[in-house]
Amino acid sequence: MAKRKIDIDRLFHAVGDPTRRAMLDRMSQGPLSVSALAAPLGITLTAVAQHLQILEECGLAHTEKLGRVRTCRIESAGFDALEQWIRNHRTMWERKLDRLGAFLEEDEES
Amino acid sequence: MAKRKIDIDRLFHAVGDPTRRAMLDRMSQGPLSVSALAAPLGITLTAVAQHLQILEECGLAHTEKLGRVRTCRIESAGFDALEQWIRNHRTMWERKLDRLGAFLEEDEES
DNA sequence: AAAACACTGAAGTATCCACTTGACTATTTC
DNA sequence: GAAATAGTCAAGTGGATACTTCAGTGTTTT
Repeated sequence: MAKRKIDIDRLFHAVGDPTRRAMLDRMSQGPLSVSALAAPLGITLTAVAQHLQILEECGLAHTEKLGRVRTCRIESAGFDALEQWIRNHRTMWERKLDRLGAFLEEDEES
Repeated sequence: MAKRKIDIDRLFHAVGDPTRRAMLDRMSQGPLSVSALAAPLGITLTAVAQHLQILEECGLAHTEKLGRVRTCRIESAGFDALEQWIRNHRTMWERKLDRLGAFLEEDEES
């Protein structure tokens, strides 16, 4: 339970950063090397590597090193968890609205 | 276009904070006053008010002051935009996977 | 009218985190 | 084997931001 909370915490923090979202953007077009990923971002390789680690830690990306080049691709697990959270909150809230609606209708009838 | 980007930026930044997510949690159970919202968080009223402003600015919450009490409720717009972003990225990525699958199948046949 | 209540605003602090530099390792290419 | 390439590690810096305090405003209650 505590672990799950830490995960969702990391996840939202991860997508909260515009640079990391830009990286996800590019990765969703297909796998890339770290340098290719860094090229259009205007920041150092080191910075990109740091972002990558964050994305990996919360299941938004997966990387693999082969020879001297590390290939980066997007991963579904993180996106699943994000969508789940949003869905949960929306449905909770909509259910409440439905109940309110029902209550108001009842009220009108009486 | 620039405006939309700023919005999604603010949105993800907003839900990136655990305190704000806790606030959304409680609000999704029904409308609350600022003090009621603050009570279980162990932070000052001021801090909660600051978080509220952020949530309002990106369409995740809506507040209204009546007399001396401000009532806070969750709002759908923000959640819609978040889900949209996730959906877009997932589908982009899945399409790519499909194409890869098709390519691999072709390759096997030849 | 006084006291209690529910916030609001301005200003400061302290922590976090994105990013840098510079030195290093491991793999290719020539 | 020297040079170029692709990435890694450790440590430091600057700026953002979550939070605080404290002094106010407007609204109920008594």
